[in-house]
Amino acid sequence: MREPTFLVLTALAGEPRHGYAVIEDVAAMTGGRVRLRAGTLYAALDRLRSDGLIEVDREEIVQSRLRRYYKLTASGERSLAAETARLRTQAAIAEERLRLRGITFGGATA
Amino acid sequence: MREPTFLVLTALAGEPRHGYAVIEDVAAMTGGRVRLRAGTLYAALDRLRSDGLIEVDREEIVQSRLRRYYKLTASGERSLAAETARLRTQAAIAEERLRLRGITFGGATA
DNA sequence: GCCGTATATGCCGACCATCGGTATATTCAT
DNA sequence: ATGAATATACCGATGGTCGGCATATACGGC
Repeated sequence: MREPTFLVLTALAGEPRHGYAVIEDVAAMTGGRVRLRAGTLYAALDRLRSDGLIEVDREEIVQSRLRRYYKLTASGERSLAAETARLRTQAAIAEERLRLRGITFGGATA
Repeated sequence: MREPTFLVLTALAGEPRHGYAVIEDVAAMTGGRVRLRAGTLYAALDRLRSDGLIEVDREEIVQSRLRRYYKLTASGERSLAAETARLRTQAAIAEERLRLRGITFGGATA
């Protein structure tokens, strides 16, 4: 799973969100580092939906604009949990090796 | 940075390794989940070298076979440290959100 | 009244890291 | 002698992401 995909799932793990809200949440989560392009986002949303990791929660019309809300499925929740565990483990291994080289880890920024 | 690239850097963070040893270390690190293909590895090695993140440490001939050892540069060390911090932070955010949904994290496997 | 920005979804072509297969060559086990 | 392991390297295909564009409404500043 690539980073943008992981971030989209993480955004939806918080609460059901519509596309634009996902872009904003991802930007907030990463301190502005990752600004998802519309192309990336909607392609990812379509792909995740056809893979059964997310599904449409509801649709709303706000100020005559459509808002399509997505939410994680049980399968998506499991995938995100597995991916998160993987990330943690890999980070821990790299961190340990860097520590042996004399690199110290303080606060981490996204 | 994609996962295979991160794993290659992590492998070299342990000690200078030649290509085949990187493949083995990555497989060991991930519990056999990631088995780097030759194409992926040598392309990554070339790319990381031209980006200045790794460099050739030494070359040896063992049983009439060439072994080209690579090692991290100072720049590669910094990149890996930054990437590791990023992974940690993102994993922590996802974990917290999953926890709020009632998902508990026990031991993590790579 | 007009322009730029923000909100909101969506399509499309290009890029490039990775994948999977192939080639080459030696050593070791069956 | 056949296959697996060791070891490096090239090549075409795949596919997720990037960047740009289109469409449409609302809001703030000038």
